[in-house]
Amino acid sequence: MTTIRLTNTKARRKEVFEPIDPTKVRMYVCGPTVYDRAHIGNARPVIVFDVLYRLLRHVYGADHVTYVRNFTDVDDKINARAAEMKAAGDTRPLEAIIRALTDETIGWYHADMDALGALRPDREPRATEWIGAMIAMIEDLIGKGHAYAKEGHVLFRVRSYEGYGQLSGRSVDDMIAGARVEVAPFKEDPMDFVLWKPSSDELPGWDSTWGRGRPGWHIECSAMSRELLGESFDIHGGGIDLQFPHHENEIAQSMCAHPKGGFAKVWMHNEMLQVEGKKMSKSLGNFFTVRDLLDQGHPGEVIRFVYLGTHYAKPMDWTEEKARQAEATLRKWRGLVAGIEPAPSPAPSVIAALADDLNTAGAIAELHALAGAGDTAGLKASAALLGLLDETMGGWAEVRGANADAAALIDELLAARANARKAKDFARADALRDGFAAAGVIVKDTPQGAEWELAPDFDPAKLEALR
RNA sequence: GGCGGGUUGGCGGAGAGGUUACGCAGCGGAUUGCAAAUCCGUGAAGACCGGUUCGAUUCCGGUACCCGCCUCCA
Repeated sequence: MTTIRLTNTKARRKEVFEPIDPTKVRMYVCGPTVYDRAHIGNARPVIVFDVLYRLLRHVYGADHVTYVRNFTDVDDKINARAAEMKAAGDTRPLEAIIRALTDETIGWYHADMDALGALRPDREPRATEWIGAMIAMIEDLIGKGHAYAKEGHVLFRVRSYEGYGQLSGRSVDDMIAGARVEVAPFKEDPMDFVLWKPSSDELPGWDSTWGRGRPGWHIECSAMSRELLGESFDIHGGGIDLQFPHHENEIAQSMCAHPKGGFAKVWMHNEMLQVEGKKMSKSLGNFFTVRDLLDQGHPGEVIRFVYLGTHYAKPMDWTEEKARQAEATLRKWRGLVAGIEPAPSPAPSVIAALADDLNTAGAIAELHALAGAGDTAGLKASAALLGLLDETMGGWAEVRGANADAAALIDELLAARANARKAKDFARADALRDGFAAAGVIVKDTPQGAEWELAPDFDPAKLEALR
């Protein structure tokens, strides 16, 4: 069996991956808060962990891997966005607006991530559907002395968990020292974080022994991973920005609620994304959603290829130049594998690269080697492990067919050009050549004669003008 | 201030203590009436300063610069 090595953020080193149960490999990745379109930074963990999911399925069998990614659909930002909509004239009750907003956003998320070639996780729990489990977990934590209720809030007693700070490498005292920590009056300690908070009448809320309220962000992932994957599972992933406080808090909650479970065995964090060398931000004007890039004409497969060109643990830069190169490479490869039956399994070199801490850039180099060696069947099978060159994603690279009239005209003009060349009327021949290019007809001269295909900007009127 | 990541050839970007990364661009050649496409070949690197070593871009330390987190922004 393939040996997979992964960098475990918690251990701060690369480790051999040994699933708790090889017949039931379990992975949890933090999903989006659904109040707006996913931006291109949100897409990075989706693509990274999609490749890991594919690799795990390849190594352990598709039926032996469970991938869970949540939707956070109860959150202050969602409430704020819904309030904006109401202020802008939406007459529905706030809860109805919120439901419509989160439903629509989830639909967008699915469409956008599908376009990037990401497989849907096995389970995509919505936080609002697991409130009961969250309340039960909070009650359990209170019962064990790790949490306390005060003024309608429930807070986690950070000092009660001695391992707090281990994942992110911080001590509680350091954190307090440097810190702009909100010291709410109901907190015993400044570091304590919210498990449950009160909700106003018009905002979404659930009844509990602490009054009507809603869960804090961190408890969602602890409760849902417990319900769907158990008290211990193999991999927990997410962006490095979530390492603290979100993942640290998840660990504290889960380890205190289920001391024997161990929670996630391996923690993986992807580094962040920049745009043209700068942090993506609305003020710099370099803020893009995935949908923006798709609408600009960047095919999802091209976006995916750009992301896979940089190792997940390194900062990645999105640039137009990279997109251009990725598109050219994929177009070339798609030409090579068109109509080819993929090999029964991916090339060992590609598997080896991915098994070495998800070295996607190395895997792409191996794909180049396969393409160079003419192993198109191997290329196709291996690219599939990266979610590339899939039949269903290739629409963008397909050459547009010409209708019969246009095809006949192109053939006629090509014949005219051949005659002009034969007659050494190079002015006429070159005029036709330039005309084809301007009309969006790509002509390739081969020893067997001229071949042609249509570019995306094919213009029949310009072609007609060449007569 | 605390914690963490990064710095590789013109550009992007990997691995490995000693032997070609790879891709794009460039250059040379084949092919072509000239091109395009294609094919063949090729130069070019390791932020800076020390240390360990027979030998370091690869290990260790320091410096500079960049980035992230410490604020429920992936």
